[in-house]
Amino acid sequence: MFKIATWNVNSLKVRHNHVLDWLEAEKPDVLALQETKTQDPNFPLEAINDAGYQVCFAGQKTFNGVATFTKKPAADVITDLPGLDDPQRRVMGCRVDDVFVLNLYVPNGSEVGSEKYAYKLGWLEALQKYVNKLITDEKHVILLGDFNIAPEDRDVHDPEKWQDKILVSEPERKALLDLQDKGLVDVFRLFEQEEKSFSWWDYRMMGFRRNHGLRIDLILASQELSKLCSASYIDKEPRRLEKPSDHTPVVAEFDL
DNA sequence: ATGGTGGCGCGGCCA
Repeated sequence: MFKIATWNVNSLKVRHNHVLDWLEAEKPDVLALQETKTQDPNFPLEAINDAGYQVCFAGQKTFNGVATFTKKPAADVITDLPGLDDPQRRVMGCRVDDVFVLNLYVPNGSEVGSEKYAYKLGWLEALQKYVNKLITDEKHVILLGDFNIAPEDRDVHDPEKWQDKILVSEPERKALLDLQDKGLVDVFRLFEQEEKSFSWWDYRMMGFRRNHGLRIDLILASQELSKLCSASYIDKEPRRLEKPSDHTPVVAEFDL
């Protein structure tokens, strides 16, 4: 079994113990983190190694930052989308056995029509080009991370209120659909799920307690690999802890 | 109601 998970931790420094506890309890083969907000010299490498994991990381001060924990060694690490000159650390790609794992922190976009929104759409275009190449070159591909896009209305607690807003707007959803058209499968939807299953809840207005959330953390698997997916679920437990991240882990298991 | 909460880092941005 190959178990892989994604989690936007919103500061690895603050969530350090949550992450180590979760690793010990769940023992994934791969864990992809986003928003580590940790500069590389400060990365808690030793504690993660002691937990039995190797780790690739690309961080920056204050914002963004991604890290991929693996039980087995990772090869062919990339930290940028080809053709996109971007100082923001949002990409960590590596190969684990014959699966290429692309850990992504897709830009939030701030507001539809803003400069950050344009940056998000441009970023997704560069991603699309790169995924074309990956799909051709690699045996198996997994894209996972904080996509900052809720794929469908059932992934939104209040679709009417969110209509045409950031994380939900048609151009964003179209960009995600274009990725899926390349044969990438949102594996969470291969299985029966509770209605109103979300992976992120705003800290404000008791978002979690009222289940006012969105499903924006996704695991997309290439066609052949998706057929080997045996389970996918959202683990809400870490969101119940004290001082939680606003996101919770999303998991997928494969018969590999 | 254009708020609310949390992280970073110490004023204001970002989510």
